[in-house]
Amino acid sequence: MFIEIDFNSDEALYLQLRNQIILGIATSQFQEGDSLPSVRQLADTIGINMHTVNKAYTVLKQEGFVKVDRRKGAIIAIDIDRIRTMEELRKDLQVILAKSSCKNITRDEIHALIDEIYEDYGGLK
Amino acid sequence: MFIEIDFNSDEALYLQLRNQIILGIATSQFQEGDSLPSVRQLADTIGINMHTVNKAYTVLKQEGFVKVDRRKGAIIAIDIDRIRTMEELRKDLQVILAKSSCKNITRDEIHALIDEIYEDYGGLK
DNA sequence: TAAACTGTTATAAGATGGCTATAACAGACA
DNA sequence: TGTCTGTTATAGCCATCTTATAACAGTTTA
Repeated sequence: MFIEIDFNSDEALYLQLRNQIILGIATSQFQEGDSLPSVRQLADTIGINMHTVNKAYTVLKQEGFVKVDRRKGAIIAIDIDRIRTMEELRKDLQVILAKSSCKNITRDEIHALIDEIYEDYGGLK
Repeated sequence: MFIEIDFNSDEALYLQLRNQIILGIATSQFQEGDSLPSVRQLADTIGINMHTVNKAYTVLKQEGFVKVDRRKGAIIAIDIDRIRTMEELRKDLQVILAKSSCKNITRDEIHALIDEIYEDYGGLK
């Protein structure tokens, strides 16, 4: 499992961790039913506090990416809430597209970039 | 000028303000050379502190959306730093696409949603 | 010239969030 | 029993967000 944390980034540690795990799930590095490392173990590996990892797991649970089992720890379990996902997606994209449009990035370039990302991460479903 | 601030949102006020102004630029509500309201005036209109508006303007300046003139206040002036913009765009999209992919949103649906947003905001260049 | 407006800067204070540290608890398992 | 889970509580430190008050220098207008 490859987790890379940038301690110089202004993005919160627990959010970096969350994003990397989501990327891991999307690229099938983690699959439905797989366990994530225990909070203590992962914290030790990365070199951060246990509670920071715990916070990332809690967020992933709230967002429907994992379920937590007292026996097996955090387990990948996707909860597909399609409506909520689409609403969030729409809001996120609005800001991004507005920013891009201001900077003269065209609609076609956006489409192309998306295809590029899908090809880079061949694992994306 | 329509600025809507959600005081219950967990997004910082100055970021909400920044996003709405960027959306305004993208939809040609503001055009190159137009002035934004003065920090004091806009703060008064919205009902927030002057410094919060000032912070939004400062961020917009750093990100290359406005320039500040002591005489005319904040003026829309897009600085097109194509490389930097594309790098940021790529990072933002990676996270969004990974999240969507986990939730079974397909590549085609992403493309369709983008076109939808472009049509909703007819003004997008 | 004087008044009213710009952005800018400084300082302070309160609230919230991020991160760490230490500690303890209940349940699962060998 | 000892060791591993997640969970909870408390505390402290630091950075960020927001507000408040105040002042300064330059610009515009009456």
